[in-house]
Amino acid sequence: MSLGTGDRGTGDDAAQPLARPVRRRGGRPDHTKATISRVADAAGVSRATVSRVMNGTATVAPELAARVRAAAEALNYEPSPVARSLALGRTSAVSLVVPDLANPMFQDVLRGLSHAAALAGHRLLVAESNEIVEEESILAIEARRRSDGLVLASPRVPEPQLRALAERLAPLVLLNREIPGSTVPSLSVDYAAGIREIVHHLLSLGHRHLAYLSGPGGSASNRDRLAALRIAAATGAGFTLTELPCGATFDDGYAAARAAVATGASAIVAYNDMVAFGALSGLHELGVAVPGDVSVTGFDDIPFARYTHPPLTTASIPRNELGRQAWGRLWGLMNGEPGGHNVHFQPRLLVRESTGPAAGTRRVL
Amino acid sequence: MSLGTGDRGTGDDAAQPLARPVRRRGGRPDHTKATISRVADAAGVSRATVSRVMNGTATVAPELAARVRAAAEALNYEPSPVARSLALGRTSAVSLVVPDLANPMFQDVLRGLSHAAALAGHRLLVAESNEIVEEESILAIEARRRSDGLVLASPRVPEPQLRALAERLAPLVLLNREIPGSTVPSLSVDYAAGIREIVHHLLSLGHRHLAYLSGPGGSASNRDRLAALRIAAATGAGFTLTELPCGATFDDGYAAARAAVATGASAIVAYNDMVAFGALSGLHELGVAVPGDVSVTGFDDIPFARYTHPPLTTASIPRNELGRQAWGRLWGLMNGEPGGHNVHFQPRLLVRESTGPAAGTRRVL
DNA sequence: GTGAAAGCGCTAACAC
DNA sequence: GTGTTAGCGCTTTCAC
Repeated sequence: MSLGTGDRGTGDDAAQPLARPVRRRGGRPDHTKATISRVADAAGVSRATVSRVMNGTATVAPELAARVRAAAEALNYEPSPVARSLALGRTSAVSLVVPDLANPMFQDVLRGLSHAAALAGHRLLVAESNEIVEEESILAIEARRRSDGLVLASPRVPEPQLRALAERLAPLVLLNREIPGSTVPSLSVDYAAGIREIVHHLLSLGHRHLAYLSGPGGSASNRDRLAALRIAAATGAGFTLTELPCGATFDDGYAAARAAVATGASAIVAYNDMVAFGALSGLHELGVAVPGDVSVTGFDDIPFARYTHPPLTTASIPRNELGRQAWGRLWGLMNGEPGGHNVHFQPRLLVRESTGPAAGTRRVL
Repeated sequence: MSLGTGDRGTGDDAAQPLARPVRRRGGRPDHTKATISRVADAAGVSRATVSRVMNGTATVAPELAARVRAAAEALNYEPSPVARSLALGRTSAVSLVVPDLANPMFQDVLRGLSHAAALAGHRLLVAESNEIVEEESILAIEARRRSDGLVLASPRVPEPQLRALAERLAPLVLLNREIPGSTVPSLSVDYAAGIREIVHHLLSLGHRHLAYLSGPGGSASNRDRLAALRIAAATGAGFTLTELPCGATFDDGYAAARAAVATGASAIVAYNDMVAFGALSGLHELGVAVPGDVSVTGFDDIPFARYTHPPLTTASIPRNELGRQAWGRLWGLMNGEPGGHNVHFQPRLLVRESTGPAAGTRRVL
């Protein structure tokens, strides 16, 4: 057996003259790298036996096994994941495609997913679409091909495309997006419910006029929040809603503070925590007391929310948990389980000190 | 030619009776998936031609190329990255191994690296060691095997092991860690320089007694900062240093505020921004004015540093840039370039409003 | 310009 | 229990 060179194709011996020089075809030559063949040669066994030892499959005579292990050790042999993947038809990796890695939401999802996948011996491939819709599909397909399953977070692709895409991507788990009538599992945050909680809280404090500092135009979650507010306002809950275009950053909130006060609203509902912080800061400079003069709420419960002055009343969302559960679903799909029911994570209202009774109102109850 | 079934090994026909039933070996059966063979069959060309068309290699007769493309389109064909990787000996992916994905530092590095790699058509594999030293080596080796290069961030492994590991991991780029005398490129943050800047700033404000709120025991970066402080203090810079054990979180800083004040120091140097925030909060409650009674500095310039009350004087570090440059180095190595010189990123002092003249001191100049 | 076939490193069905 | 060998899906040399 030729030393160290791949020794397959011996079945051709009958058809091909043995004199035919052994040449390496395809791929670049690599000199000394430890392969299963080398280990097999070194241990004086077949590749199959090495494979069996490395994987603990079947039983190998203790003596042989020891020899194999020794050879592997000596050569610093580590099976090639790529070759295994090809042979096995699975990669032991999953992918995550997100629109924006700078978003704390996705960072936490990444963390939760990575951790959960690692516990199950799987690696994580990440791809960022940078909010570019065309990129998204391409990336998703490619990432999926490199792995055994995909978690697609807040995809921006229009529904028809997404629907078509979903087939090619299975096993697939969707985050913050659903495909009506499809079996693709989806985990999302129920932003509307969070808003309702906030509104309820504010109403119970006697507030009857709310100003909403609206998020970025394209944001789906802003749409959800806004819709929930409008419905609540229109539904006879008994409050007036003033919408103020704002944004998603501290500076946006800061800049909107004056206008918010000018609405005469007794409570400001910010698109997210950052906006709320900005507003808090702006209000402070304007000499408006929080929550004495006006109450402020955020959304997300980012780590800093509890450290502002005053600490921010906000709605927390289980970002990490989203990643963790995404893994659970994906793993299920990968093992042939059905998609199961979609879930809507309910934000939890965290009442801190940025909200209080409406001015001139004695708290009911 | 059998329709759709792999058609290789026909060279065996001479040796094997044709009657031998075609059976699939190895791997699980997959039914209808688009492979290069299927496309070749559909287009009535060889696999080689399909490959050439898909890769734009060599020139293929326009007519054939069109047929191939049509077939590929019709079958929704997408070449298998795994198979390509095996054949080409490269994966078009790189890996990042970090101790802790919850750390903003590593999140930003991840972001920078992912982005830069993506621009060059490479994917990113992430692995988290969870600060477990043994995991680190294993993870690194495995991650490296799945990709073409590795970025190892702040590895915790002892140097001898790291040195040995480095060979097996090449191409490798180290972050915040160097291997003396080795050619493995390393990019790090010069924490000591940041501290020196802070000290210099404080001294120029007339502070002569600094209290250091020390970071976690095991932290290498805390070691660097502390060492820099001690050297400065011992070096005749003319100030007294009091070290206070603290930690890395807001709560740690908060809890340490009283003790810090008790030292009589006119300035508090916090291990990082979070600790500084906590201290700020604690001082506020104690009725200590910042910077009127005591000055406070942070380290890191996390996004919130500019939004505290007062805005925090701190040292900013180019976290994103670290990831971006890591890609640059890695890419260089992957293309046979030498490692190049290590670089120490110098933190930049950001003077904001949490520092001011020492009490009873008129600012010089 | 195009096809045949070897090879990338590994797994697993089969035969002994 | 162990070796032989086909096959995973692709690339690339070589010959035509």
